[in-house]
Amino acid sequence: MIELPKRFEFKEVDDKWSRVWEEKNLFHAQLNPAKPPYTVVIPPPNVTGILHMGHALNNTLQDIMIRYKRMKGFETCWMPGTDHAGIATQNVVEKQIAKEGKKRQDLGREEFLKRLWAWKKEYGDTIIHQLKKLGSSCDWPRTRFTMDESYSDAVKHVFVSLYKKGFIYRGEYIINWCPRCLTALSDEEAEHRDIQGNLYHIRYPFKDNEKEGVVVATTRPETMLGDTAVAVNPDDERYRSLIGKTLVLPLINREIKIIADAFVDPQFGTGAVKVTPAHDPNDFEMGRRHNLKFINIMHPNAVLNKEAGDFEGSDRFEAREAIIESLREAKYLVKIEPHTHSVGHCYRCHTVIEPYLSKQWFVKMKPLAKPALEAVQDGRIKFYPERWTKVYLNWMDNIRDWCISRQIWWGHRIPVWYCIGEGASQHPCQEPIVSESAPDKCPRCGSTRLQQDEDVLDTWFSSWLWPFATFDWPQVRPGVDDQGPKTNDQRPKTQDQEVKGGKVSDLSYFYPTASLFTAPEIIFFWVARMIMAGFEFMGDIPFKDVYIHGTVRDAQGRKMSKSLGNAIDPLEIINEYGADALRYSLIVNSGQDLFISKEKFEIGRNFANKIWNAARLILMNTTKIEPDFDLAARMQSDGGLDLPSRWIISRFYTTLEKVSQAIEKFRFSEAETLIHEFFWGNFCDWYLEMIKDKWGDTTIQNTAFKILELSLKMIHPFMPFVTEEIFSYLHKEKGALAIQPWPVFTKACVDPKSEESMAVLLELISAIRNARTQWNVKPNDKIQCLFAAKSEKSIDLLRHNAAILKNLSRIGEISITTEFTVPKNAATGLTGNITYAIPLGDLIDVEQEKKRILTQIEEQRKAAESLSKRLQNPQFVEKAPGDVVQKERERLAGLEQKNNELQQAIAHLE
RNA sequence: GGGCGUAUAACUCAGUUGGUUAGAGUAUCGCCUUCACAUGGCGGAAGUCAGAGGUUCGAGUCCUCUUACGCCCACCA
Repeated sequence: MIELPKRFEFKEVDDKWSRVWEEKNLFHAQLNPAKPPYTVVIPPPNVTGILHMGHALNNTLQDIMIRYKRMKGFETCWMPGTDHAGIATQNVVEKQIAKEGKKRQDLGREEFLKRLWAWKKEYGDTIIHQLKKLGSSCDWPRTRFTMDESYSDAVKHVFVSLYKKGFIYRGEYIINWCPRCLTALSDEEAEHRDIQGNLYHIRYPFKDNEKEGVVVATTRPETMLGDTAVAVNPDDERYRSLIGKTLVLPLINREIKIIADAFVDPQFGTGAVKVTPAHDPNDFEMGRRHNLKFINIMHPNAVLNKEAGDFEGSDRFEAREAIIESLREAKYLVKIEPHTHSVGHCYRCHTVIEPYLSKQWFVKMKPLAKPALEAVQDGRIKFYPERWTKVYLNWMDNIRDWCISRQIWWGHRIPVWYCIGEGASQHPCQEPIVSESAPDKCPRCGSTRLQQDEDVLDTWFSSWLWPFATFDWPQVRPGVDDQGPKTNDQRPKTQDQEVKGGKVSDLSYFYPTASLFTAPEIIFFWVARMIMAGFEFMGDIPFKDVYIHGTVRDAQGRKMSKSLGNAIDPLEIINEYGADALRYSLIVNSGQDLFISKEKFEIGRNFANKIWNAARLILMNTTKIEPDFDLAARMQSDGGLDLPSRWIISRFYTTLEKVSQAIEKFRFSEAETLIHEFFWGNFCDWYLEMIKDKWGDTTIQNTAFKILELSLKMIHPFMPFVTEEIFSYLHKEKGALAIQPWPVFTKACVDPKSEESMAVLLELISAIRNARTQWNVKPNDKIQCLFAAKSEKSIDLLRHNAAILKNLSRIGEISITTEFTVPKNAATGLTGNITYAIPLGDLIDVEQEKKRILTQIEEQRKAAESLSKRLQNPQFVEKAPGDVVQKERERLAGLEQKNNELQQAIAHLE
């Protein structure tokens, strides 16, 4: 007998168990060749700030799977860690120092990076702390960061290796450039806003006919100074004959050709486009396709350079006015029409972004994509839900080269050096020196004056190595330092199996990982690239399953974000409702995108409290717990258990099996619904109610206790804290629930007959309860129950257990005599339908009751009519499967039976 | 513009290969606290499964179209 508090006090419990789990180091995976591994790598949260609801969802999903697999007997390794998130983190720190009135240039590279590392320390630690509060059972000693020294080695190694293979090259590229901040911006940093601008129509004259020409339309007329072609759609009848003709660029008098390119939309503007390869991303692509000249007309500060002729020295917007004026005077300006279009602005200073030509590093993606594409096509890697496969394949089919250089300071510095020694510009020293470690001198001219590339690598260029760089690749290389990566069945089975290098490495043991849990928006950025890296560097898939979860939104459907102010902080929920409540509520809502408001977390809080109180009831009433109480044995011995006990045991195992399957199929919300239905709807609402006055029976005690224990195991992956706490009261000696084995599905404990009979009985009880409130049945009134059951066996069971009804006085508050009427041909009876036929006692409202029954009769009649119609249809009988037809026949018979009963009832009322 | 998705009770959503009278939670409305839990119990009401066609003996489920909404990618010369 143990007394527990009335409510689940989650605050102390949450803290206690996250501490205990960590102290006991329960989640640290050992290299254990006797066990199959199950590995998950965390999508490393950005160290930009604290965790949001999306993280809470993402990590809860992973934790459910990991805890489940751990209990299932796998050697589970959930690799935690954080991502340096180059641009994003640099931005937050730049904002921070901006408050001190400084720019990063004021601090200098070294000092600025110190600030970033300080930031990383603070927020990285906070993130890990938050993960622990959430209950995440990560392998904490393995925690990694994408800029750890060994991880950086992996990044450099990869760069050099790809460069040597010819997969990395340096090329020209159009980037977003802020002429005020003098820095490149990523696409994400370019804020696009609709601007009321103008569309300027300008005539470019033919070389051989100054009077005629082609009219082009542009929003940025100043860029015309850099035009090197005019493009039209090859199928455009208006221009087809002009393709290949030469035009003269006004003001500059450069001769340019008319080219044909499918990119041009004949519907837009005049259908002819001026092509400025150095100042527009599309024109850049066209320029490449058609081998056009790239003429840069601006200085980095957007002041026109010498290519601009007379306009040299003026700012881009002044130049626009001046150029329009000149064109107008020279009669080349045809018209100006207002035009709204989207223009990128610098997210910091809101200056209009200039597309600017610059040198960047690229990865050739086509050769890397091939095996990654095939792996998904042939099912070696599966997406859940499956539809994301299409999204992935669609992108991989249209993959483009990856620009990996970034003009920022926070990140992995590009491992490339340039010789700036004497005469470097003249001789081949211009070739970059690509090396994992800093070279002492130029290998070509011997000069020691070398300079490292200023840029850093894209964040994803480190994240794409996450599944194996976290396991110390390339210090440990598969097949070189050990036996190499193994598929599950090839992995060494025993500890002392001889392998090359003397031992099995973590990398070989844990790689490939099992599943990846992530958000849809990074399928391209991250998932696809990890698959490519997996094949390129490990020769194998990085994971087998990819589970894509929904986006967390607020009640209005907006993405949760700090700037919108609609974000709900997971920690706030944990403090107010508990971590279990947060976890449960998030997952139960997680079918697709989640629409979250605070009240939704009450579901989880209430459920945790319900579990707590069920345990409280059981612990208050159990006195003689038999450690060897064996449910399966009891189920098999006849008469060992009463119907409700048989039923609840069977319900548990049925649910267990469904829950296991749901988890395996990544159907987490379904698993929670099943658990809720079983534990609350079956166990608490019925079983515990029924046995309330039978605690003296030790078999009942032990059954309730055992079902509670089993349920705790089943619920643990979803709600680890409350289950762990209760388990510690149940079994002091067994240790943490987190490492208990998952209940074994026992067929002997599944008893469909009992479930069937109980379903009938439950309806019967409901009917009696109903009768009590509706008809004011008095104690000792006699109620006759007419019902039909599927088989004689279940009828026997019912009759045998009819006594239960008498013991339900708490519910019915009446003493009940039951009379069962069994239909002559039981096989044609209807399972699970009960009708109370002869209520005795005073009716509250005869008319109302009559109406109710008449409505029922009408409904029944309609149903029976359509059913008999269907059964009379020869095509149905012929084509439908036999069991369907049989079922329908039984249904009809049941309906008729029920109809009779209702008729009787109404007759009785009159 | 390309790709993907969603539409089921007042709200949030289940509904797995087509086959009982379409389910749950919340909210609402009754009735109920000595007896684990009011973060609770019992019961009621609440649905033209977005609309229109089609396939089928049979459609919430499959196909086509329409409407509305959402996401991702590209683009706005």
